Amino acid sequence: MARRVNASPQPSNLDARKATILEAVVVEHIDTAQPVGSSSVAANADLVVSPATVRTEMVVLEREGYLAQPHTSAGRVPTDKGYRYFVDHLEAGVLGPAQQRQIKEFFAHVRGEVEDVLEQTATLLSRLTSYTSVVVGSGHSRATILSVQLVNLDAHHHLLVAVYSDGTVTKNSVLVGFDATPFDVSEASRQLNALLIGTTLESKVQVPSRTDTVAKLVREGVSLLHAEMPTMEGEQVYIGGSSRVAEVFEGVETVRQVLSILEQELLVVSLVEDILEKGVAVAIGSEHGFEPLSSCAVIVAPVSLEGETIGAVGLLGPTRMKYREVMAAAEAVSKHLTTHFGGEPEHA
Amino acid sequence: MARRVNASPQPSNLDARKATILEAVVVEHIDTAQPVGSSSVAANADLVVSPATVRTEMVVLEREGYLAQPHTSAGRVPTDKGYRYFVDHLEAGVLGPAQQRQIKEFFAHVRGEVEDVLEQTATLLSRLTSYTSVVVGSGHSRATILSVQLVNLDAHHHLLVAVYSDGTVTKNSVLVGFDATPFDVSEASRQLNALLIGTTLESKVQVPSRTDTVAKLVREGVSLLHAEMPTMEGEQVYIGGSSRVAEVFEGVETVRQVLSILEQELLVVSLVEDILEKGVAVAIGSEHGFEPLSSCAVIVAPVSLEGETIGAVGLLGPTRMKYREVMAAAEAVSKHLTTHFGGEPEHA
DNA sequence: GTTAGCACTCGATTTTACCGAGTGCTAACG
DNA sequence: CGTTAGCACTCGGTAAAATCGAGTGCTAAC
Repeated sequence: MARRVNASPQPSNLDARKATILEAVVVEHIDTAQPVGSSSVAANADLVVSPATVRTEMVVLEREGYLAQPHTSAGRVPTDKGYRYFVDHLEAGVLGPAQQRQIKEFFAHVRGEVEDVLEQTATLLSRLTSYTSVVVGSGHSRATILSVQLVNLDAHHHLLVAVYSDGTVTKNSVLVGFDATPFDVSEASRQLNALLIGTTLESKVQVPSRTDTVAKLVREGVSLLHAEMPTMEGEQVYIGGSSRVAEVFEGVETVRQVLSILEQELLVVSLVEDILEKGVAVAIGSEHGFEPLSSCAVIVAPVSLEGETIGAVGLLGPTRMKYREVMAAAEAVSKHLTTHFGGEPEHA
Repeated sequence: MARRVNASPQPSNLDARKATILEAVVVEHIDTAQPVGSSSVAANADLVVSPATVRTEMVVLEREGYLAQPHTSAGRVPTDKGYRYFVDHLEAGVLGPAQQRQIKEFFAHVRGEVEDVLEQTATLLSRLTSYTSVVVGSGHSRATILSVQLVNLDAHHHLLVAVYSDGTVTKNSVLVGFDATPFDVSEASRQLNALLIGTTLESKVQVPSRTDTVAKLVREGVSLLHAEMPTMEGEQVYIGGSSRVAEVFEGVETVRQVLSILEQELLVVSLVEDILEKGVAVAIGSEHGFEPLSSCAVIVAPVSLEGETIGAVGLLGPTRMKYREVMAAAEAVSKHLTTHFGGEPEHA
């Protein structure tokens, strides 16, 4: 769901020629990573003006904040605002046939648990785009519980295993300060099942208020499961091609910072969710609030199931990334993921 | 279990003075990252010789392969062999009090599943040492099965959830081409339990040869579980502080290569296991066979439970890493992990 | 065997010069 | 009036030259 405006919106008032010039600068700078001069812009086929004219226009574009000059006698470089304009006016890109094939091939062959599919998807996306990818799977707050089981490990130590309708499984250690017989455990297990099957983690359940061993176990179990809810737990984050960070960003310090962000899964999740919430598909530079990522652009596409957003795929690169291709890739993969999880029951 | 030889072994014949010089070079180069000259070595307190003498000795050390000269008029730099000698003759380091406290604190407070503990341990190690850490948890080939459960997801789609005595839980999708009633599923679940509880993945079990629905489900389940065995699956890899790679190695290309290795979990596991198998605690430069890691040193310490190696902690840095501190940290953490999993039943 | 003395090497740093891409301005042009 | 050719000017990047100095190897004396 990229915010793509083809008619001109409120403040983005650029006449056709300025727009063309801006676009040319962006395209060339993305390609060469160098400041772009007036003459190479003027060489652009769609433009039949002299460099001098381009220059006067560029002065305006600079004053309006779309372009910047690294130093007096250099060409122009797009600002975040410039990239934003470019992206907003980008007509949908088409994937190369090779990439389309790669995606098709991938989804035709992936097997296994959701987690595995998501992890491999991250790798796919990274290979597809040459950027670092992020795949987020939402928690199962909406999924219903299919089965709960309490397994005895040793005297005071049990394991609570829950299976959800979305195919995920969780486990929690149950550590209690009292002895429980195998019978107690299996009885508690039975009661937990009776109590929880069919509920979601959001539903309220009535726990027994008795004080016997079994009741205590049941209470402990229920509270453990529900305790998991408010935290981000259940969110899964998979990162693909983190080594790309090193080739795509220049400057060790930037690389370090980006890597360091990627290490913090919670941060990544909230970043992706923020962007999705704003209804934007791409956040450029400082648009997302993350200082250390101010030289990055993040492209996000949601993965949904029956209208619900159940996850997202994202790509992270420098602000001068290949938006068209990457957005196309993100969109294609997210669509495939959606049908993959939607078409077949839960997972393949 | 570092290979530490204090008496001189076979080929490492260095008289006391050469040893001191070599050590001084290593120490200083680790500290400064610069080639070390004869005069700064001679300034070393334990050495009462002139730079000229040091120089003649260094010529020998160079001929024997312990030192190298980046170019004619520069100081000396240790070779892998030089580092090896240094490490082999290193007396056990002691951890700083601050670090000891950090470790104590950590293990006093960690809670949660094995997986969580291992993941957090990776972060701890990285913070402790400023290098990238690797924590490997072995698979559960030796653990006995405590419970197996088949849960129905939809018509042809079930989930096989197994709980092992080491507290791990696995799940496998079971996709069958025939209808199974809820009764079939729970009956199959019951039979799987009867069949598998108490066995390990290495044990052989007799599967029913009947052709009814239940028997088919049972066979499918058993084979799925056992299929998991030969692969590395069940091995868990946690990497801590991957952003350290960017600050610890110089040269974007090296950073990229190392990151790219770390992305491939299977590679990391086999690297760590290789090193452990050789009974070595540290692999320097090209000692481990990995070309792309030839500028790295890897320090590994096993985590064991009742004599069995159940995992390992590792640290990865440049060959000029702070061996003494890092080895001490690795050893301390691995010991703590060992008692953490050993002392308390399985996990805390 | 050790060391002071010394000529020599050679990478790193600094200096200087220079080039040229690109600019802004101005004046002419249609 | 918008457009453009012409031109002086800026300034980062690159290359060549000069310089520095840490460190070496060798030799001769202790």
